[in-house]
Amino acid sequence: MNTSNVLDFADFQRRCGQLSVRQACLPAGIDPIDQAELDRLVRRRRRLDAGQALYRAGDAMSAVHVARCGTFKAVVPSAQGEATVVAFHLPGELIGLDGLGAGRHRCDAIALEPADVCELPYEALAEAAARLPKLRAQLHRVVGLGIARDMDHAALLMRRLAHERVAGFLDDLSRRYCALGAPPGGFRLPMARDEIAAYLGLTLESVSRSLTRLQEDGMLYVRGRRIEILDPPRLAAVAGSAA
Amino acid sequence: MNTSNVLDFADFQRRCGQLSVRQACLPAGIDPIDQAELDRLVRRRRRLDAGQALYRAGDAMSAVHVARCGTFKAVVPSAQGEATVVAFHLPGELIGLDGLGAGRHRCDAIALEPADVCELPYEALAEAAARLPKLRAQLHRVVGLGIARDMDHAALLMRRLAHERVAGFLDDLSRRYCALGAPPGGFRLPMARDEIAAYLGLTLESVSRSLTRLQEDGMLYVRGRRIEILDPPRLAAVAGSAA
DNA sequence: CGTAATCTTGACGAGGTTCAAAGGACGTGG
DNA sequence: CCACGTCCTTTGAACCTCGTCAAGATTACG
Repeated sequence: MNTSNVLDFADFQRRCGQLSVRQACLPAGIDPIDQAELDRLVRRRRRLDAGQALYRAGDAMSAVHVARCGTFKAVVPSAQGEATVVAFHLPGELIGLDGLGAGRHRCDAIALEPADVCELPYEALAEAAARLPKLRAQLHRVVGLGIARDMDHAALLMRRLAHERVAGFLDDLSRRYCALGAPPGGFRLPMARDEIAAYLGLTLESVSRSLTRLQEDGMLYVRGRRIEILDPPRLAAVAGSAA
Repeated sequence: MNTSNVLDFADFQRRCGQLSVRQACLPAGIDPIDQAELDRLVRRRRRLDAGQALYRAGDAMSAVHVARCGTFKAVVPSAQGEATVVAFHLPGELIGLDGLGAGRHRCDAIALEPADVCELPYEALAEAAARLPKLRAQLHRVVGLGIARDMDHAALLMRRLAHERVAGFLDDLSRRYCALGAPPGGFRLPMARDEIAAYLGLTLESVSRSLTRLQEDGMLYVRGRRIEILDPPRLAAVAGSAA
């Protein structure tokens, strides 16, 4: 297996290199004039190492972030030490909307890999959105998609067997990687088993067993963090309904 | 038991009668000038019977709704008939944000009681929000709170025992009723056991058993849909952590 | 190359679902 | 106003999935 973390990161950088902010930050459909406006908003780029926090719960929400490369997890820190992962953010996806309500973040955003992040100052973004209807619509769309994703996540957690949750998780991840322009069929998980477990409401053992089972059923090939999806329709079927 | 459905509804109407749109629709903190603007946006009021749908999954999201009275459930209709409830909307809470992403609703909104709903045309609202910074901030806040609620819901579903989920559900409901100005300590559940179960990722039997257990432990009084919370701190403790 | 972290696999037990039936609440019609 | 039927809720018992505890295999990294 010669697909190490470092190689993957280099791959990300190569792919990210040709992405302007407009493509990376707010997927498709923005007016060219608005794009220039949006590009001007980007305050700075931050580089983060794996494990570093982009922000912590309680921090004031002064900006919205978008990773150009690197994956993030959004973690609600529990008093009892048992943290729950409420979201994974792939490159190009908006990070930090969880602070909208109170003006303070409700969860930690932690990089799973070395990451490169752009910062969009919140007030400036809101002001720009007020002036530019297209941008506003786009922002609403992105926020709405985030809400929809949370709903799907909640639905995935309920009334679903362990292997169905894992199937749903992989199906979702796979689609998001495709949307990012990654080659379909296979990818490398940026997160550990226990982080998947914390996201799906399971234990790491159950996640591991589910992966093994899905592999035995012939729809996956699993080796460590490397995932090959051999039968996407069947995976989606297991994810979507009682199978 | 003289607190029938009809009486409860009358009670709601009485309380709603003195609420202007500004209070009912977007909790506190809007500029008086903006309030007038907001009041003008309200297109019409719809009356719905129990079980009637305000909208269905797939409908175009042309407006955002707020119930003046009556409770709603947001249901993601599953292909397999096993629908999951992703949210309950009490009077005064925003309904219909689930369509933001695709412009189409992702779930059914169904009245649990006879309901009275105001409609805020989406485009007009967005346009007004663009012009009025205070209203905009308020809208963002409401949306953010909705996102936060979904996160809490997701967290509640994971890694929590049945009676802890039920405790969390009742604690949340109780607080929301208080925020609405209802008398603290007790209320009548507008939804059936199986709807609670679909919301918490349990079966109706488990919900029933959990209620019985919480009652036996002395922190609740349960009789059918009537709930009296005898020991709020302990209920919150059970809800919040591993107890 | 060796150590530490991550992942897999096994056995057992607790909590939840399923299947089944009885007990109440509510609304309708007499 | 009471009786009846339907729906909702509660309770019981057996089965099953998943969590827990514990060891072993694999991978990652200095």
